[in-house]
Amino acid sequence: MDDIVAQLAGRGHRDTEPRRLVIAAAAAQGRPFTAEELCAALPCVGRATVYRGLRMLVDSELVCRVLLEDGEVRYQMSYAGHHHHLLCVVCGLSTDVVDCDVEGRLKEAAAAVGFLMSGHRLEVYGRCVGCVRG
Amino acid sequence: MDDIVAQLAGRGHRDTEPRRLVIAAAAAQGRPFTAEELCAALPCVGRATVYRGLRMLVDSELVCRVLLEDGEVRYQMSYAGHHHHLLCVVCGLSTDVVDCDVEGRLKEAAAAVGFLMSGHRLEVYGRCVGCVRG
DNA sequence: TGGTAGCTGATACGGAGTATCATTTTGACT
DNA sequence: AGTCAAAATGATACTCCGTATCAGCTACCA
Repeated sequence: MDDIVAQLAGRGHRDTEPRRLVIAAAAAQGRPFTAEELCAALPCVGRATVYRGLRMLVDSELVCRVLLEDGEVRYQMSYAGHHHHLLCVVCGLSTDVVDCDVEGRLKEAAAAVGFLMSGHRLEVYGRCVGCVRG
Repeated sequence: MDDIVAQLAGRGHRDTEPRRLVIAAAAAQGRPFTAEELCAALPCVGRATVYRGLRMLVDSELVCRVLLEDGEVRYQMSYAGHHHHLLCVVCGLSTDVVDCDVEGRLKEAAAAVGFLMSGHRLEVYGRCVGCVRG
């Protein structure tokens, strides 16, 4: 937590009570959450403040947007860098996948048609260990 | 066009004037478009009708949702089946990539952590041939 | 201990898409 | 052709997610 606050301070963001509450609530979520869920979890923090805090965390790559199969957007505390998500369609759990070995393949495939790839977004859907067993 | 109408008829959708206008307008777009752009292009068709027609086309996999790098959602007439997009961040052009050779790799990588993959979504961003040349 | 830049939260606003519903149209069946 | 139920239309109102506004408050540095 203090790490995060320090990191935000490095970007000129102040250490405030409501902001810490937002960060703590985001970190407390076990799976991808919506902004409104965060608001509900923090009735004593203004909605605008929750959204601002969330945006700040996204901008700082401490939280990332997770895209569900139906297009719904959720958020999750995540690895700060390029990664993908294994999203369980049963329980909603998200697991980060840090080593992205599709990068090279994609670049090649894109280059083959003259496309200069600069980035990509990948979400993987399926069933997590627990839900496959259960 | 008649193909599309016939395909929709197979799903119990009728052949109407406004619907044909929506389909024609969608097909006329050279690059991913927003629903509102379609509405603007069809001032004599009701907004609700445009949205309904668009949704119908998406459900029938004749149009697919394209996700821009900043999260914006656009639509495009597209290959009806699994495919990905090469999205040019300069001119906005989208090119379908039909042969998805990452499928196998992803499945393997997911299985390695006990995740049973059922689907995935991939968007590739960069510069198209024309925009690389400048 | 100021001063100021940044923050807060209530509220209003904006864009994207959907629900409602009275009216109209379609297409299948006489 | 004529009938009719099911489907479609379009004006409007609504929901949802997120952002802008702005007066008052607060953290942080000199």
